[in-house]
Amino acid sequence: MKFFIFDSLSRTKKEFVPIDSNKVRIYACGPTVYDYAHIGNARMAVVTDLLVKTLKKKFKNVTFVSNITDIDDKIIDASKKSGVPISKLTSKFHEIYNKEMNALNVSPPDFQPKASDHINEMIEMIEELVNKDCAYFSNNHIIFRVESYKYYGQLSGRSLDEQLAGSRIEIADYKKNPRDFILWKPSESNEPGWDSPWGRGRPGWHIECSAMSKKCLNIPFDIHCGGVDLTFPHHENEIAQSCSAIKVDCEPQNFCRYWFHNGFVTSDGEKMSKSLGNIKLVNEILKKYSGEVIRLSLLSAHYRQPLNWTEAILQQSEKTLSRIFKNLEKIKKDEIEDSQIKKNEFFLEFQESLFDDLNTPKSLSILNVLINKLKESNKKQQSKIYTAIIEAMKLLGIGKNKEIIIENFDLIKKLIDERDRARQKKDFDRADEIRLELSKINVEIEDTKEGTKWKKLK
RNA sequence: GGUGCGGUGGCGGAGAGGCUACGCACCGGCCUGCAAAGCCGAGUACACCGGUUCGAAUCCGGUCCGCACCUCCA
Repeated sequence: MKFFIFDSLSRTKKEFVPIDSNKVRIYACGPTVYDYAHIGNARMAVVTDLLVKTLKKKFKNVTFVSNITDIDDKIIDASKKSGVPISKLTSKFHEIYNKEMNALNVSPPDFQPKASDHINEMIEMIEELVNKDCAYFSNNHIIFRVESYKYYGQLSGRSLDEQLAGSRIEIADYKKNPRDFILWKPSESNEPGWDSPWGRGRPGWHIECSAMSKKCLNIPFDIHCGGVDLTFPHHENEIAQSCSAIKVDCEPQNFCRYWFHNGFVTSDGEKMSKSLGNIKLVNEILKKYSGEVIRLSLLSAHYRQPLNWTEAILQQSEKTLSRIFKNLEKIKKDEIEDSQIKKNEFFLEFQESLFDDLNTPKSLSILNVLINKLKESNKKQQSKIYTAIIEAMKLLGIGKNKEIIIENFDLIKKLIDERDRARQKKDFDRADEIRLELSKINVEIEDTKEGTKWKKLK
């Protein structure tokens, strides 16, 4: 089965063929750790995670690297504002990010390099760029000379002239071209800094990804991921510096073969921004909904489409997931026959939809059809369908895999027993009273032939 | 101003020249002390105007509208 992926550089969907047939190498621009993760960060992490998991179905050996940016002016600002030292701040939010992504069933990357551990690699690359006359020293900064790179603008589809027209950028007077970007900048004594051939300073924004991807994956590697907003300037600059460090006017393919960008998340129809106060934080949403529900919501639209985040989308996902689980619970697991997943036509159809540029809406549709088929087939078919569903849920990362810790367990049991006795005596007033009591502690009950079932709502 | 992506039934959202996408909601029925859930069934669609075609939501041209990027951003 062929694997197709949309490449932003060529703007076409193409078959994915790894450089090294035995090994797939992927890099994703990770978060800058200075605050809680928002739902946009989560979309990128979930989509990339799904890409990696799906690739693993076809390729045995997949190496996934996603960095942590722990040097950045936003971090310095946050530290100054809060009074928390930088290293404490970054390690705190680094840890929180990993925990929150884990709650969304995002597997940790194979490597999660930190920018602060790769200063030497960055300095080396900058020196290379200076030697090749692709960068210059001005006003104590090292600046990349955009005009030195022939393919600059290819990823974002903008010529240098176009980038200037109507631009709102403030032009620093020490830059030869307004589009030139900073590779290294001087640090004040109260700012973090490292010794370099150009004095004590720190790296500019883009160089860390170039240095770490090269170090961890070697170049060229296969797929580079990130949010669409990073295409310009971040990824454009990455290509320019990584390729120029190889040789002047080196083609973009020598850095990375496929550019994979996920669409933006809007919040109630508007861009998330601090001024509008509509930034949706993952930890806030997790208080109300499970990780699986959030993940399903994030996968309900195709990854390249914009996704409007609303309460309704979460409620819909919660109901959909609940129906799926209820249908699965009806199946007696000991009657399920083992079948090979590689020959399971139901799973293969599902898989094909993901192999087609991660068409998750289609794959979810197939999953739903399988759920509907689950009850009406003969045992052998049923086993196959059941296995396919379980495997599909696992791949999508929406299977139930965490025990919810139940508080008031004994109280709940006691109330349900009492209600059962009341119902037997046809004392329905008391029975309904108890149901109300239980709902107050977020316990939902359901009377079935096998007795009263209950579940704790988040 | 430049660049890119979209406009599909009440909502979310695939698809893509002829074939029910799917989910959620709603409506009818079964079941139930009630409720919930579940099951069965029905309905509603491709922004607008032209064109190509035997046939267009799908192709072509134009119009309108929305969103994003061009500044930190996932």
